[in-house]
Amino acid sequence: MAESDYPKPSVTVDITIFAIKDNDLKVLLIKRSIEPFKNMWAIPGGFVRINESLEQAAKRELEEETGVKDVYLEQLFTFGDVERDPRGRVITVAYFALVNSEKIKLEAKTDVSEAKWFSVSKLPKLAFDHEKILQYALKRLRWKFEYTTVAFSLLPKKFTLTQLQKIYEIVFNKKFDKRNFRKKILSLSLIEKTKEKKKDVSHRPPQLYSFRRKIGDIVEII
Amino acid sequence: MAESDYPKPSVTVDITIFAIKDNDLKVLLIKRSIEPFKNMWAIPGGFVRINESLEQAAKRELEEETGVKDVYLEQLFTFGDVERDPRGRVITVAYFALVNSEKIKLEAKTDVSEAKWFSVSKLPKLAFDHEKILQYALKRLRWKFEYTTVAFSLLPKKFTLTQLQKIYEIVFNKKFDKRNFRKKILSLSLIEKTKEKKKDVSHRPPQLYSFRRKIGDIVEII
DNA sequence: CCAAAAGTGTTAGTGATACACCCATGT
DNA sequence: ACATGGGTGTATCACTAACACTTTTGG
Repeated sequence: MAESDYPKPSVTVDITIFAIKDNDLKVLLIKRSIEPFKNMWAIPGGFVRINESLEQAAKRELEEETGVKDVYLEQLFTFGDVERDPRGRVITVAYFALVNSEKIKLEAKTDVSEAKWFSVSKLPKLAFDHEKILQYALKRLRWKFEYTTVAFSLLPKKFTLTQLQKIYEIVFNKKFDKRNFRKKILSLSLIEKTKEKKKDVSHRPPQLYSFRRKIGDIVEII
Repeated sequence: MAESDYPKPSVTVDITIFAIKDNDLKVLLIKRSIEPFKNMWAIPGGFVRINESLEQAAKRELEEETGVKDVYLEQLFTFGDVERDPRGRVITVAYFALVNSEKIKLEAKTDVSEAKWFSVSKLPKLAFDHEKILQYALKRLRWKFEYTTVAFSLLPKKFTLTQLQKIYEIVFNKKFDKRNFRKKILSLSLIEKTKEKKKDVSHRPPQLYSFRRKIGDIVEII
């Protein structure tokens, strides 16, 4: 296992960035300004620098695109088919991120012509093998919502059970029974009542809850 | 996103190869014959060639090490910390494989000084970050046994329920209740009785079952 | 007839689902 | 007073877990 004398592939990271906006699950895409796939939409990404880890590269790209740090970020899969990039051998390590839509200020420093949020139910045709990457990310995202506490990373410190339920309904694109949902969540002992209720609502003021752990802590609940 | 002008990292694949042998879960390790980590044990692996996909690279390495094809192989995770290899920047795409111990003929063409099966409960100190990779592989392997039908890929076409149960007991390193295990397995409708019973056993001859799907078909049973 | 593993059922507890009405506030 | 979402309990069903004895063969 001596150092390789063969030509090396290039390595990129691509990040599927999800957010919940306008009661919908969105994904951030950029419009390519150069060939190949000029003017097509693509998942944001870029080359891994020689002195940064994969996760650092993903975080850097993410911050360049959305201006946010401290979001949920997870490695997804590495795509390395020989023909996946017409320019040559490019292996891409795919990540997915979940950002809090309130914190995003789009296009901080992007060098791309356009960046836009798309509903996952109305996606354009994508460059490279990005359609495959995105579908894979979506599947994993749903898995994470089902079996971990990622959902809480999208909520403010104090939140109502209805806010939480809304997020699940958007991600899974289906309605849940209010009573059963609450029973389930409360039985996990992950959250606790605060002493406050939400004010200035034109109906019965809902109880505010808080997550019992550090924000950003993701726990398996399998 | 033009072609990178920066120095490129090297890309390797490492494969954690599991097998059940001697009523124990084993993993194949090789003894390094050169620096760095000379004489330490390591997970087998090697450089990805410019004209082969990641999975092809993993299969090639696997066959070089064990002589087997057609085994269960799955991508695990990509490890890319800057300092993980003292020789320079090396990103490794980790895979795990599960081979049928009957089919293995060790060291087909390996260029390494020694290859050996280790019980997962008695592992030596490992080179690089391979301890981390191996523990990750083990966790995923158990997950796969719990939620998919990988176990069947280790059995002959016709097998007894006790054989199946043994495999689970070895992988999870714990005993299961015979009646509950059988009830559970049979309720999944994954296997069916054959017309045969196992012969030449010095006790009541057990029923032989067969998997209802193509061999190597892995199904989620979540 | 003895040793060895195969085969088989019941009960209790736990978690999931389906379902409808009253409550507290703002306007 | 009305509109709006908040909040709550019960019954059924499916799945899990604990547990012990009889059966069939070879030697």
